[in-house]
Amino acid sequence: MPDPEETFLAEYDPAAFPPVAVTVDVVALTMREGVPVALLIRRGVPPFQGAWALPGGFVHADEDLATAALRELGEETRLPSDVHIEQLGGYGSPTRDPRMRVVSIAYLLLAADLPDPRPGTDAAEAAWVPLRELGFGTGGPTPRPLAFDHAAILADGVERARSKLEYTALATAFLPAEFTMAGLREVYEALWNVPLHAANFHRKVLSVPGFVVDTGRLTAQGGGRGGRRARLYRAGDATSLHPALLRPAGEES
Amino acid sequence: MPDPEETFLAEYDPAAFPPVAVTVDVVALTMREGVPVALLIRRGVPPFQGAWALPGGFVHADEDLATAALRELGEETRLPSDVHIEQLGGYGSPTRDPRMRVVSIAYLLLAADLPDPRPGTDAAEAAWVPLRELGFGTGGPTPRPLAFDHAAILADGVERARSKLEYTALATAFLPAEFTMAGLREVYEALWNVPLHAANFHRKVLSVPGFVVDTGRLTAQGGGRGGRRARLYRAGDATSLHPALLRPAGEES
DNA sequence: AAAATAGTGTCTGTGAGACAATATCTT
DNA sequence: AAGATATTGTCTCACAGACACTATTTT
Repeated sequence: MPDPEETFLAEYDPAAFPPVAVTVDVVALTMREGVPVALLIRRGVPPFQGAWALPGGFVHADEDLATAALRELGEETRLPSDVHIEQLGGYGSPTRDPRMRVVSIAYLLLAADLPDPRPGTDAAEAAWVPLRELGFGTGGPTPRPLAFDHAAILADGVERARSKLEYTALATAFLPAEFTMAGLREVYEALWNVPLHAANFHRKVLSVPGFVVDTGRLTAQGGGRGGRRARLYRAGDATSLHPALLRPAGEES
Repeated sequence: MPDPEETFLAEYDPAAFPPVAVTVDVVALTMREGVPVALLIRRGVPPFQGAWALPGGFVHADEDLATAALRELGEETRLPSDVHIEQLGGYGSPTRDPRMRVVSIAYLLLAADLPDPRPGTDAAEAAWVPLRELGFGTGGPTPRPLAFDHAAILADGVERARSKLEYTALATAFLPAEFTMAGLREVYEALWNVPLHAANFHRKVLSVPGFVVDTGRLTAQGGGRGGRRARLYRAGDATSLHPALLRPAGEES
């Protein structure tokens, strides 16, 4: 057995390991005009120049992974103070990047009302793209191909968001600080792609302790096409929902 | 804007990125003598020499991440053909490894009746350690500290397994091909650390389509302390459970 | 007034949990 | 026979979904 200290030094040599780079990629979702959208950029540099891709980039030295994800996304859009961010996982197929071995840690970010994006470094264009145009939701055009394995990462992110709506209070992350029951229901309907029974949804949400808190105030105006003024709620303390709001058993898309 | 090809070549240079290594770490869980156990190794080399840690190691060039996880675990124990493996996520705090920047992709592995482990490379010892001794479950001694951030990874793995028991057929991954209802219930009780009502559990499991399949045969002998012979089941086709088997609402540990 | 949206009441079917009872098995 | 385990029966409560109805606002 070699001297431990010697082994330590041998392992400390960075060149002893296969060259690999670590990146972060971000699935950023928000609601715009009632439809769920994802932030995509059009790549301005090879590889996949001209293709659409998730925002992301290389992790800096001594930088936390989640910090890197927020930094990269901040290059494309102005982030509000309260965003939800969680890790999706690591993507490390040896062939996912033609340049070299790149392991990417993907993050899911949810926020309300993000502004129009600006193209950051290496990006020719940046845009909020409705999920419907990306192959999620019913119908819609044939989804555009994405660079690298970003289509799989995006699919994982959307599915994560969809399933966490069931058992966590995550839906409020899509909404501004104060929202109506109809607004909350729209998030569920748009992401799950199913119509929900308004009356039952209303009662079910109120039955979950800590999901929403009644502000006591009402919207200034009724609906655009008539209708009663709606009560305003804000997010409650609960992070997990008991009982859960399960997706209807039937089919989706 | 520089020539695209030139940029491509510049980005292709591995030395342009901060040196970083990618490892895999494995939370391997199984049931031994009715108690859930995790595989730990005692490190034979610095850093953290002598400390207990999760099995794992550096990802080889051109090797898939999950493949690396199985290879590293195969150094410590003989893996059967049918194991469940899923990714837990990436762990990349800049300070998690004192040697250099190391991003680790953690995997959760579940299997039935794994044999006694053998210490692999760099390991002084390898052992199945009851989760109870690692701070999970009620009571138990003060858990031993683990190397790196492995305590957090282990906790994430255990919690993942616990919560996936609720809505997936994952519990069967802990059991041999044929098992009894009591064996299945033991998995739930041991991991959730709660007593379950045997009669209700029985009926609930059978009510979930595709969870288990009746083989028509019975155990050779009744229970060690008397009792009727139990029916043998095998895992069904279902991967997700409808309806789910929810954890009792009360407290656990 | 008519239409649209918000919110409440009520009924029914399903499933979870409690408890009881029956069926086998070992000692 | 006694005790232990397996399995089935039954009752009750909570909740999801369906439907009907009331309340309030815009056009």
